[in-house]
Amino acid sequence: MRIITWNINSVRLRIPALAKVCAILDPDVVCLQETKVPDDMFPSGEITELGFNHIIHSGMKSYNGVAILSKDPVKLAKTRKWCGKTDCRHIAANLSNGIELHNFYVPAGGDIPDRTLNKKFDHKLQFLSEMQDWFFSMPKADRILVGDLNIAPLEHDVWSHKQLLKVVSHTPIEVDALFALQNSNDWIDTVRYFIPPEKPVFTWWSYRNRRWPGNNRGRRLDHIWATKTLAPRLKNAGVFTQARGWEKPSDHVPVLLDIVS
DNA sequence: ATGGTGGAAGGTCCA
Repeated sequence: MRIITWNINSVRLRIPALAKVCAILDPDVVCLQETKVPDDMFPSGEITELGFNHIIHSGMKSYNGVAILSKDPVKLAKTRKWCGKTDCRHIAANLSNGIELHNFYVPAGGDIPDRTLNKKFDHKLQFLSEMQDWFFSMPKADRILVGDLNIAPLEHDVWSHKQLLKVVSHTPIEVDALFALQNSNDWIDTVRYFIPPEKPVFTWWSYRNRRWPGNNRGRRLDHIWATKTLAPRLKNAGVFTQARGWEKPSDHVPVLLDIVS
């Protein structure tokens, strides 16, 4: 089974790119973030035409929004209210092979990496803390957690560790929060399970760098984690970098995991 | 130090 996660930055604008991604990667399950569409306007028809007969989504006007597209049946799994808001940053499904799949869009956190000065940064840290507590309180199960976590934890998850230490997405306080979440529920960072930590891996390049790849100033913000119980079934993980160079690209590219279903 | 671009909107807000 192949699972991909992609911050698509408007699902309605990106249908042609989604079709191309699916034609090349042939995923069984697609997790999207930043769909930017209310539920009653979700383009289900066009996505069913791509072979996904089972679609669940949680969206709102203009911002955020998550979706899971699947070729096999899925059942909506439990979510919760995060940080007292209803801002469409999480959706979960039970897959037909018994895996519980969680798709997250973690708050970006604004520009100032200080939770007393910046409400958005506080929201991000609070969200991560709630994720940690929530998963810690659950009984053990075979789980996969994907999404735009908006944190690049390792030195070679950013183009310059030194220059990004004070930039939101790579500050020690966020990285510590992400590692705490990772360790509390025995998650494996599947991309780094297959790609050694000294090799740079990026999934996002700002639109403000005029040409891609240019100087390759990227960050690895998008992740696929699996519980350690799934380790024997992990086959391959990677990043579909080329999508950043297409016409009308998202600023993020798909990340994929192959797992024995 | 600043601003650079893109998306949803049809104001600006958000990334």
